[in-house]
Amino acid sequence: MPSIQSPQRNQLLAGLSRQEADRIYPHLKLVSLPLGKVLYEPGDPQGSVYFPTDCIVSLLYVLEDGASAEIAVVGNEGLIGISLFMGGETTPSRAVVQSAGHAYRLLGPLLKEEFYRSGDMQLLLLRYTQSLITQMAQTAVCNRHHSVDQQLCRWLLLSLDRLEGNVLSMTQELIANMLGVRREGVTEAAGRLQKLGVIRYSRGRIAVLKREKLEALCCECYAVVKKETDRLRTFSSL
Amino acid sequence: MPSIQSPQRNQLLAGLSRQEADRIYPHLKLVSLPLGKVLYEPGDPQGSVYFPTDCIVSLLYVLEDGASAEIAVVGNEGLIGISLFMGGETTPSRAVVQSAGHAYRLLGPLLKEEFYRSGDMQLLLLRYTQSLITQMAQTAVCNRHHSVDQQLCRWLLLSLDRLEGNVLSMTQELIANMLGVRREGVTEAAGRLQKLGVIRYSRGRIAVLKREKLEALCCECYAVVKKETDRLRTFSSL
DNA sequence: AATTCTCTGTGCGAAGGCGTACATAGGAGG
DNA sequence: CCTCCTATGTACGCCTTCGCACAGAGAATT
Repeated sequence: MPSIQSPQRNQLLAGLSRQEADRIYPHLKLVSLPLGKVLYEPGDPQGSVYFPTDCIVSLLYVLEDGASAEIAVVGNEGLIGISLFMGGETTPSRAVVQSAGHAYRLLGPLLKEEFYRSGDMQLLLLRYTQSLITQMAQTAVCNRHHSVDQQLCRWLLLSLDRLEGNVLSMTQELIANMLGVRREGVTEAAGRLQKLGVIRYSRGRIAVLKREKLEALCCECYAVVKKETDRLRTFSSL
Repeated sequence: MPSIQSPQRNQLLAGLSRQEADRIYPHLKLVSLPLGKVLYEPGDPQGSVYFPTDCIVSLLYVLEDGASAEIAVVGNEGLIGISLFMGGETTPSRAVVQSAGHAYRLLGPLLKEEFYRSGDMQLLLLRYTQSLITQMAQTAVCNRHHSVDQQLCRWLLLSLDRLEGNVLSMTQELIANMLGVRREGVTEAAGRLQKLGVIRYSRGRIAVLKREKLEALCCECYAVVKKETDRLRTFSSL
């Protein structure tokens, strides 16, 4: 669990040129992010960005009546705080740590300075932002058309891709908040998956036993996002 | 209806500096966009971008089984084809003209060249992209939590903001495709709105009579997006 | 060992949306 | 005028999800 940390464990930081890395790495600060930690609230000026290494962060939207829904999920393939370089400085959503771990923090001004050098960093960040857009779009469609069962599968797979091992630490209550459904709905869907032998869980520990089956039960949304994310990550820089 | 066209009618083009406008405007080509025209299909290399002046374009996602859902809507406040400067070149969604009108087309390489000069154009485009992200996120949440009635209100308001006058040319069938619901659901919701005297429609013509009431009936999603879009548009460029 | 708290399972009725089928109504064209 | 086509209105049963209530079961605390 307390594996060795290095900026290279974040795919964006790992993708920088030698020169950029030399400029940026000295300013990175490793931070430990516990479950539930809020990186920013809606409207907060985002002073820093976070590059996850082994944690997962949810971008969550909370409605006036308290209902919530996950917009997107970010792991070591991305960063938290895109509104800094996108120019808006804030966003209407909230960023919450969904799986504890670590991230490298970089102060906003330093990120912006590097971004506006228009080098690899800019290309990487913009392309990552596009993959985030894809994920959000797919979430919208999935919310509209697919069942809780399917969405649970999608969510498990997205989380699994961002963790080592096959175990998620997550109560059904929290998953329900992410998906924006009732806790009981998650209980029932998870019960069905367990009956099929796809997962096994108890009190906040979910072990995925048959990943292939999970993918088969899932709607197309997971595959679409995964494929597009991979494409954008490995896209040759022109 | 056939009002005078000018690049200035698009808010992004209007926001360029004198110097940038001098470089870009000569390369703009005015095109007429009929209802239903597809600007790009999922995966299409996007050779050009479109700056709408008096048309509305929907970003639509179509599932394998044919079901669809609107991700976002673009009028003269934005442009179609962000994946060009975001670096992905393609997206998994489709862009369809939802309300006929005009747009200025700009070839991809020219847009990229201007974008990578890191001037006003870049700031404007990135900030617009962030407002698009906000809209997509809100759509996801709205799909999850709000009724068809509320979503219809949201959709009408979003469209109204991007048109002159108070009349939409749109069959209930098309609206249903955008919202990703049944046509009958739209019929019923629209019937209720009509009974309240908020709208009046017949055979593809929807007249909004009481906009304030429409806003009152709508979920918070419209206001959130509107406010954020305005904020990002008028944000001083640092 | 007893108690308390958290997490999970289950069982209702209610509501919204879906799929289907069919009925009406306004326009266009012969 | 009549016909055809498209757009809209209505009805009905079904299914999913919701909201609520409560029961068990595991873990932590005392």
